[in-house]
Amino acid sequence: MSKVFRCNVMMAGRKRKMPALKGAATPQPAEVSPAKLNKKCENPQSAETELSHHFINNDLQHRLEEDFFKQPCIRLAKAFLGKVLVRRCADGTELRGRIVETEAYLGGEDKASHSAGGKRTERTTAMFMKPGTIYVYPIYGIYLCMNVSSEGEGAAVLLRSMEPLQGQPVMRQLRTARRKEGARQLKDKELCNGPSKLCQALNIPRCFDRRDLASDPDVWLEREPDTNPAEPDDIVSAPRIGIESHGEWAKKPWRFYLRGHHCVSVVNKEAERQSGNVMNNLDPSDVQSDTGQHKVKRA
DNA sequence: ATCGGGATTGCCT
DNA sequence: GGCAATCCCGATG
Repeated sequence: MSKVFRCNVMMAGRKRKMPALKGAATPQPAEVSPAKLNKKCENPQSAETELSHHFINNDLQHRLEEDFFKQPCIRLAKAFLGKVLVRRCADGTELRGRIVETEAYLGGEDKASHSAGGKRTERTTAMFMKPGTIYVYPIYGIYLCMNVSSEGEGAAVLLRSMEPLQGQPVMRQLRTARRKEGARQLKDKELCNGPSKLCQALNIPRCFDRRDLASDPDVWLEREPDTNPAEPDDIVSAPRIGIESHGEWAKKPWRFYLRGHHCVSVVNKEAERQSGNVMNNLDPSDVQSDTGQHKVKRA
């Protein structure tokens, strides 16, 4: 991890102004009921939608918009690293986390992708929608995973882990709700270090499926001010997790995480030894869209 | 109508 | 590190 990045990590969470709006100022995490938050989908047409738009337009100037998501899947998966995912709950509470781990699912040839072979079903529809569209799907009957569609037919990026930046007490409540009573308190780094944990901690419900991360009032992505994008040496590429049954495609090193970050869900030491090997990261769409010169870099 | 599998997690040994 | 929990979705008949 570069010095620049570490520095920014240290400054995380400072000077976050809460909106001076009715019901939104000084949220009281202890009073938030996870059950209530989870109960139902928030209505984008509600009055508070306008309030949050007001907030976004006047206080936040770092929201990432349409163009950010419009890049090839692997590039986007890496570009997500270091960006901040924000969730504005119904009561105005804002939860923030820095994304530290992602996976790319290309669709088409990528057999491990839900959209492999262009398979378009009710479930995978979001993967084929415009870049920036959120794809939320249930897994193992009990959990959810959140993806964001990228450029490329059926391609999407799975968000796997985050470093909690703001609203940790609420996140802890949301995460603790389903755990055994009397279990030890979760450490901060355990709040979002896994794709389904991330959804729980940020209160991402299934009905966020097909929403637009570039324009939704309740969830969005931010670039931290004065922060440089993660450099190649800061990014570890490793095989994706949980797809062993897909043979060949399970070996593609399309999981990306910030080297040395304590919130990464699974560290892969072997992959880290092959640090910064650009050959591992080639995206078919990247190859297609450039001259091929960088293919021999660091051979 | 039924069936099999799954981009995970938490608790247990 | 093993493994149960738990149910939606899509494929099949």
